Amino acid sequence: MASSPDDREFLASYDPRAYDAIAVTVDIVALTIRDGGLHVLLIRRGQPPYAGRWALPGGFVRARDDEDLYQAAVRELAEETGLNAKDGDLERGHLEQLGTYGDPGRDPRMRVVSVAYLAFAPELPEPEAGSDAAAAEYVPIASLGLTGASGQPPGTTRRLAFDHARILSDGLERARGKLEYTSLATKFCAPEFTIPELRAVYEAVWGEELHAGNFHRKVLSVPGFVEGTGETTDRGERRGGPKPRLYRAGDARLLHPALIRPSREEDIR
Amino acid sequence: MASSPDDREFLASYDPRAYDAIAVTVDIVALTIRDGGLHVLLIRRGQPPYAGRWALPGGFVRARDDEDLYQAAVRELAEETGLNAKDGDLERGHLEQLGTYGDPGRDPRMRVVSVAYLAFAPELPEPEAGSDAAAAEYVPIASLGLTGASGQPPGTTRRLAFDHARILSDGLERARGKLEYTSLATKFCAPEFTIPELRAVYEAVWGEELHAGNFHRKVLSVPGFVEGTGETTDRGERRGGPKPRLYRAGDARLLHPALIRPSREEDIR
DNA sequence: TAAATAGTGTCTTTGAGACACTATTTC
DNA sequence: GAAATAGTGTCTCAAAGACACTATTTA
Repeated sequence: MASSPDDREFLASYDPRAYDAIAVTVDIVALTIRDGGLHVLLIRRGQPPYAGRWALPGGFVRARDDEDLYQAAVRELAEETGLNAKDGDLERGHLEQLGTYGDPGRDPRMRVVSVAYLAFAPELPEPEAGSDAAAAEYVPIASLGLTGASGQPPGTTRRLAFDHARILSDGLERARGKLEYTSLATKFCAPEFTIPELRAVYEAVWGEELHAGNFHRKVLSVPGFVEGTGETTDRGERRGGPKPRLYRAGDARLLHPALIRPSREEDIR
Repeated sequence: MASSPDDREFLASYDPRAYDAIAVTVDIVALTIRDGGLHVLLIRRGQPPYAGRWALPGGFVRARDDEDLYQAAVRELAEETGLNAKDGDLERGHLEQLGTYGDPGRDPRMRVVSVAYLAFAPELPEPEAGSDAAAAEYVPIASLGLTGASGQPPGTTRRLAFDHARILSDGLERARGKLEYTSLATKFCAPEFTIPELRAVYEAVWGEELHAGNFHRKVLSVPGFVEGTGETTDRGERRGGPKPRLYRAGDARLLHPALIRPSREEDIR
């Protein structure tokens, strides 16, 4: 039989809650840069299933509270990171929907459909463990031995719970692509940053070294990407060279022309 | 209080089905080209709410049948279009997840989270009305007066049910972008097609005229986009000029270099 | 014959990347 | 002083777009 929207007419007499009950959760892939490397916020599970494993932070969408999916994600993120939300929107950082994962069996206990969100956050204080006692940590992406990621001795791999490795992989790929044609890299930075710091973001997310000179000129050539403050700084672990200039994020959301990754394996189909 | 994944531990004693019941549906934005214009598959609602309005085809995800979200979308699409699925995958056309819409109040009757899918389909026979008697039609995008779409006399606008105008808008924007850097335009075509036919796809989706000569050379310059058959054809409503050559889709999934839309309003922030 | 179209040639401009170079800072 | 880095200059090559042109077809 067809299951068109007209099935919705059944609702008066037929309540899908009773027969097709599905729980809806929100999971967050929260990325940040620490010590020059890309990290993801994970919590360690204390209870089965997957006890002892790392998992993405997340939780149920509360239908009773009339919160929409984005608000649920903001709430989860704020609880775990201290990233503040004002009027339901993030003050710093970036949060966007990543995708929805609903394979039967992805949670062994019941049917769960999870809406994943992707967050970019500037360096933040160590995450709060929250009201529950679960350990939350920023974990280096490199230590997770994901497919396609640069090496990690096999065996040392920490496997994530549920299908969270897949979700994280999708989030990383999304992040890598977004840096190409949007100005979101600045969301990983402090309000004022230097071009070398911005380059470090690209290098961390893309996992590739970039040519400093060409990167510098290119960033300045994109209209609205960054705007100079006129100041210089000597902060950071500098190892020689002149004081770099400080910039703020400009008003461009899309980069034109875009910054293309040097190596795109996909090019070769 | 926090709602971390550890809330899941509550499941043994606390069943969210009872308190946070959310229905999960799949809605499809199925695009195709007819008469040189972009069309979307819509059904006309016979019952309130939104009786008489057009809506995207879709339906509940059947948790009992252990179908995943993609399979649910394939099933809905096949029921409405006759687009065949084999081993749970489409034989022709393209289907990908678009996004998930879960605002409270988007369906006046109950809390519904809808996972939207985006489909590209070659020209197909008139849609079956399915086992339910709802009218299903390919409707010209231009007749829907969406924001950002090229003009339509106001008042003639046909408003879609629920938040489907928003979903359709997002789908169109996704489609326009995907044509830039993927070879998915060929999914709108017959197995063998001409370069002018392919150009017509781009023009219909982007809503812009393209320079025939430059487009032609550019398509042939992208490795793996199309491969020649050696044949020519005189089918189609031709108004002069030599018989165009026939091509098949190549094995490239990503286009390099990409075909960039001439006018991107977003460039100007 | 006139008009429309398929397909190609060519020129200009823009941008990406390689490389070189100067100036400034740390060790 | 040596080494590292910020920032700029310059050269080459690829590619996008404008324009022109030929050849082939329909009306």
